[in-house]
Amino acid sequence: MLRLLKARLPIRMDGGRWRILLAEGRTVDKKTMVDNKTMARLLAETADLMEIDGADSFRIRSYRRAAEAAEQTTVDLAEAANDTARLLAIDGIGKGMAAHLQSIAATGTLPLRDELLAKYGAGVLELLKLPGMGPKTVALLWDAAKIGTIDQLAEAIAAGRLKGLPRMGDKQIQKLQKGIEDYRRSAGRFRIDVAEEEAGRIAAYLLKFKGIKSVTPAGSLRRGRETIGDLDLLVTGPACAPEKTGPAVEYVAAYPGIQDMIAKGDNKVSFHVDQGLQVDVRLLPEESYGAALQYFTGSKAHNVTLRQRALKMGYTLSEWALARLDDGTTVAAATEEEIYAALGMDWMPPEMRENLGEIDAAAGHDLPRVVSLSDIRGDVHMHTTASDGHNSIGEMAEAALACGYKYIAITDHSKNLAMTNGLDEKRALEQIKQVRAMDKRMEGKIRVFTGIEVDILADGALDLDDEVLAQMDVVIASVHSRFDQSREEMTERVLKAIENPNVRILGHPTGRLLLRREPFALDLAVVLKRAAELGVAMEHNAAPERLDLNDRDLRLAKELGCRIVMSSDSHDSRNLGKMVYGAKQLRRAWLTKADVLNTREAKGFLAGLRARK
DNA sequence: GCCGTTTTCGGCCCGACTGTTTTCAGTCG
Repeated sequence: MLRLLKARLPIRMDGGRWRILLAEGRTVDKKTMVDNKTMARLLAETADLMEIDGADSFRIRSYRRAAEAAEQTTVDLAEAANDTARLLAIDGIGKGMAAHLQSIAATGTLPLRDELLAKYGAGVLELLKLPGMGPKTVALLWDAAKIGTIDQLAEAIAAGRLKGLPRMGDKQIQKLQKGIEDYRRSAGRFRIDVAEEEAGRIAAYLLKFKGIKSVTPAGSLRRGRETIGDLDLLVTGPACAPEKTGPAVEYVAAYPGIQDMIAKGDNKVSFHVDQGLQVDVRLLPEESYGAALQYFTGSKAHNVTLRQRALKMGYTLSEWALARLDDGTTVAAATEEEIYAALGMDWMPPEMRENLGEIDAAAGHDLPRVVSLSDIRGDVHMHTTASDGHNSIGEMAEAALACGYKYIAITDHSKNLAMTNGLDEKRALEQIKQVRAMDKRMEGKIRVFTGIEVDILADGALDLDDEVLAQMDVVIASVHSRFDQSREEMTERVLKAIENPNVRILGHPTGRLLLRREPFALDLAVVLKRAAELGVAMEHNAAPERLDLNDRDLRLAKELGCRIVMSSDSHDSRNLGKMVYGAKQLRRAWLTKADVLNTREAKGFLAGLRARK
């Protein structure tokens, strides 16, 4: 936004909302540019800058909290900006933060942030991302040597100008140099399935050591996040008893996949493996394994709130134990269940631990029974050799049967996707006959439904005739082309498509999985609301490389009463079982069986699909 | 700057590791 302003784009007031005039004369809501994520980023950056500036740490914390709140809320902050009461209703947003949010919504920027940026420059924010580099060191480098960017730091190191500064020994300087190299090479997160594979390899190695009994991945991997920053592995067994960890630590440090060692202590070994994934292996005595598992699973926000609760009850919670404040005696430590129980709470799945109300719910014994993979009865989006799949209808049915599904729907592409050999009306009708025959041949072991994934054309029409669509059990409408449309045009297009009574499922509702292209922008809240009214379900494509909806999208869908259909969109029979990551996401969004359409038996699923008003 | 069964002031999560120290500050998760 700032950049746009600097580029002197013509801006005008239009219907009470700022709009930017594009070159072609088309206008775009400024709202589309200041989304919640941007709000969160601006607040978090302000917190970073305040820290460098040496501001009050509690004040800084409230900026961080507000940033988290902005990231997680389902309220569209830019839209709610003129309603102060709505902003104040969000936990962590008070009078000051509400004013900041309003300032961002109106101007795209935050005066305090601008002020600090003018003082230190934007480069300090990047400096903070270097490992071992915190606000105090950034402030030191700035005060002592006017270093404000990564490039300037690299230059200063090369020129030997860091020597002699406080806390800047040879090792520290080397560490910074290496950090710069790593940062320049790759700064990123890893997909959950990639991290999980690596965790499996390391666990297999560790379990060969006598005295290591179990290895549990914790952190964001256990919480089922889409991407993982680093890998936390908790290890326990007799070899992890206090003061006896030496041999086990040495064994961990000898893992052949280690690229370079970051740290090695009595109960922690950190290193990088291939592609720069950081792994933290922690060795813990069995008696405190539950406390450690709880602690390292997080999230941070969940843990902070949990510890506050512990304090109020006269306890203190650490990675070693839940203990009494007065005499330090252990109350619970060996299992997570014991710890949560001692705090008056029910145990909850790791996916729910994001401090989004689960603590209160667990304390009130009121946790929703969230959906799990075993609740999913069928998979209703898959392709066969008729379009761009690799297997026949029969092979897909057999593979689904092996996965334990009770039904599938065959949904090949329609004719508009010529490159996939999409079906025209004639071939679609022919395939219906084949699918019905296969359904009969399976003798009720698994139901095989007819279906198609039609393309939503630029004007919102579908690319197959309604008479053909009317004969399908499942019609998924997806956007596959024309990404140059504006937010309004894209929203209109999808709205029109789901008005078609034949459409049962909206596929790829955010365009997020359409790889190598920008996800398309549409007003998801508007679309979801209409879909809920119409009884159209929204697809959540669940393979890890293409998770369709993010957590916020899913929460929004639940809030607006729009049902979800989880699917694999398999093009290969081997991928039919890959809904495990999608299921984790559904749990993260607190979805129950009632929110997910394909948790029902075949008849209930079909009835649900047809429940259109 | 936020928040309140400790409510309009005075709190606000905790321990390990590292490197530079000679008792500890800073960073990280």
